[in-house]
Amino acid sequence: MTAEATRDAPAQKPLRADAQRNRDRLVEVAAQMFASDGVDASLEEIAKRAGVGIGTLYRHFPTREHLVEVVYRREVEGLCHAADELAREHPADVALELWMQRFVDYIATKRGLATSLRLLLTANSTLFSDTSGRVSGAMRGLVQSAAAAGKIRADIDASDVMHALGGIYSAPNTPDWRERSGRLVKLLMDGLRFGARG
Amino acid sequence: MTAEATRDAPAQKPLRADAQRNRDRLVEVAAQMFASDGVDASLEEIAKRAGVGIGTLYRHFPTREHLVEVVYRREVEGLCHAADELAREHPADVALELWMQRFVDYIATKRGLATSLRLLLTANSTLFSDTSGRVSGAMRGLVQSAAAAGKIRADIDASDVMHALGGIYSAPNTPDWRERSGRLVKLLMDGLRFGARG
DNA sequence: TAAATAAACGGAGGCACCTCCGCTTTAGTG
DNA sequence: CACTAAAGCGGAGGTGCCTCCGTTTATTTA
Repeated sequence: MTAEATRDAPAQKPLRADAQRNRDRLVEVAAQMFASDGVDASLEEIAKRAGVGIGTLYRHFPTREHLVEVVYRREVEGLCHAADELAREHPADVALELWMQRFVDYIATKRGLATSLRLLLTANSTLFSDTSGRVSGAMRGLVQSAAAAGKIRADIDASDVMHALGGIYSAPNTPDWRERSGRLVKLLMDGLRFGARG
Repeated sequence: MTAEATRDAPAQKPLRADAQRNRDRLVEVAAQMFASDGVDASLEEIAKRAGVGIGTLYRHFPTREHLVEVVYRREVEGLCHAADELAREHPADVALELWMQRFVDYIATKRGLATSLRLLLTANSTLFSDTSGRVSGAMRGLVQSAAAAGKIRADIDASDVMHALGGIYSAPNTPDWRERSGRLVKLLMDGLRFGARG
């Protein structure tokens, strides 16, 4: 509840303009660095690239985990937001497929972070239920619209699709993982479209 | 199987005499430091107190976790060994009580290490099953002897006792935790002795 | 016992973490 | 606009981590 922990103050006093600016930049840069270097990316490097001192980083995010959590929440937010946007700009089935591809990208990012993220999700179970709820909610919307529009078969629901996608998590960490996951999504879509009444 | 990972080579080539000596000292010192300062104790300090260079420590234990694991295994070993010893030197019910008190000490040590240890036990499930198996095995021996000798009631088995002790783990982390746990053990023993035929 | 060699040692050096506090900037007030 | 308190900034510095490699030592062989 009262999400928005990412951008504005959740319920606390609003940050000063410069502070907010710096904070946003830090999260932005951290997201990139975590994605490319893993969660062990150097915090000093993040601060430097964000154009702030290391002290500023630590004031906003007292521990690495705080920063990781905010970045993670922000990405989940983005993923859910993308669902709405795609739904607006594309036919329902295409939106679903595009979203699933994006979901794969998202998971790919997470793979490097596995251990640290697992720790976080264990230690902070709210984080887990929050985010997994939001993600599956977004997906449910897409599946239902596509089914309602007759673009995909109606005898299947979002949790089935989610389950199918779940395989991606557990797939081995081979170099061709990305391609395979992409193919899996296409395959899944074919299955979904087959027997649609539209 | 082929335990003894603590002292001698488990199955590999025997260490050179000096190496073995240093390794033993490191484990010894690390056990003390971990107990007093938590698992985040400085490795350089451990090396120093053991009278070796930091390089030596890292050669034997490439990561902090390796060292923690060895120390942990060693302590479990000690706990199980104590069971035999106590059984030899005391009447069965006294042995059981003393052992449980020692078990409390052992848990007390672990409290500081909670998070790190949880990580270890999650990541390395063999470690968990190994050690918890050994500990409950040791306790089972004590309970059975005491029951067979008629020193405690016979209508209860080791897993019941273990379960009762389990409460210690989950007890809140108050300052008087130690005393309370000690009392819990006594209470438990009274319950066990009550109705013994001896 | 002496020489040869494989194993082990140790600590300097480079990097990252994180705290602390004097300096700078903002937002509010008259 | 000028002033000020409060908020925010940043980076020096102390500490720990870990690698690398020249030196030392135990063991083997002759």
